Amino acid sequence: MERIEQFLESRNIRITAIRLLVYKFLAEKKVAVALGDIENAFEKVDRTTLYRTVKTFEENDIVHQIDDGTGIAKYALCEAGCHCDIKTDLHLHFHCSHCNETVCFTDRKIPQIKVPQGFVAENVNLVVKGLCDKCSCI
Amino acid sequence: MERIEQFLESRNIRITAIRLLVYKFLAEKKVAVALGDIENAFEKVDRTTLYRTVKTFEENDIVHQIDDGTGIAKYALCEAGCHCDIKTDLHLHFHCSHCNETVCFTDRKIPQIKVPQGFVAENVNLVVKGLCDKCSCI
DNA sequence: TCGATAATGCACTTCCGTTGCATGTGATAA
DNA sequence: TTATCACATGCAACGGAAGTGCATTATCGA
Repeated sequence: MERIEQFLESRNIRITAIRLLVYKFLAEKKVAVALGDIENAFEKVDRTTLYRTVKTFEENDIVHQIDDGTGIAKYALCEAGCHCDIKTDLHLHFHCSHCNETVCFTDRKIPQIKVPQGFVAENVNLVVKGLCDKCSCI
Repeated sequence: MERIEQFLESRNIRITAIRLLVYKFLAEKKVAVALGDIENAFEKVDRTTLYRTVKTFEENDIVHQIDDGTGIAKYALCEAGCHCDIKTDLHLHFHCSHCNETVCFTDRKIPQIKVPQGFVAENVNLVVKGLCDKCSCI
């Protein structure tokens, strides 16, 4: 827990109980979580607070937002050294249509995409949908 | 207009004035449109009717839905012969963060994606964000 | 300890997607 | 032609999620 405190302080984020708990929650989850998941985990805490907590994390490159096509934004902790930079930190996400979980494949980089003349690519989002390893063998 | 009628009839879709107009609207647009865009174009027509019109088109493989990461579903006419099949009809989309338009790059197929053992890929969504040809030279 | 600044909680709004139900319209069969 | 039926349309309303304004509370620094 102290490591988390140090980490947040290094990002100039004020330490609060909620922020520590939310960070811990995200760190323990292996998959990307929606705001609703966090709300369910902390029922006593106001929605808005959790919303703003995650937003603060996002603004400081602690989490990155994932659009997995469900229409609900999900969040996952960035890897160490991640600055959510377009060129280096892109990876693809996998959304399981059965259990509805979204995981990051941080080791699978997105292949270079060529766009037509005149277009400027700044960001790439690649989501593969299907069955995850847990659901595919059912 | 008669060609549109024939086309819709061939898909077993009953011809109505609204459906013809919506189809025409989609055909004239070079970019993917949101339901809100259609609503603005046909202010006299009820939201729900337009919603269900597009849904009917989607169910009959006349349009395909695009998730460009804005959180708002967009729609574009399928190409001739498109059945929105996972294996053959995938293409990438480009979302311009300046003019907010989304275009289909139907000629750019998505490269083969490898997923870890145990995962089953059924669908791929790839959206490139950046500046389109119109906005990049401003 | 005090004051400034930021975090939290509450109420509220907006937007989009979606559904239920009543009404209108167009095709079909008697 | 008329009766009937299926489907299209319009209206109202709901629900989820994102977002905002403001009052209150907590935290940090002087």
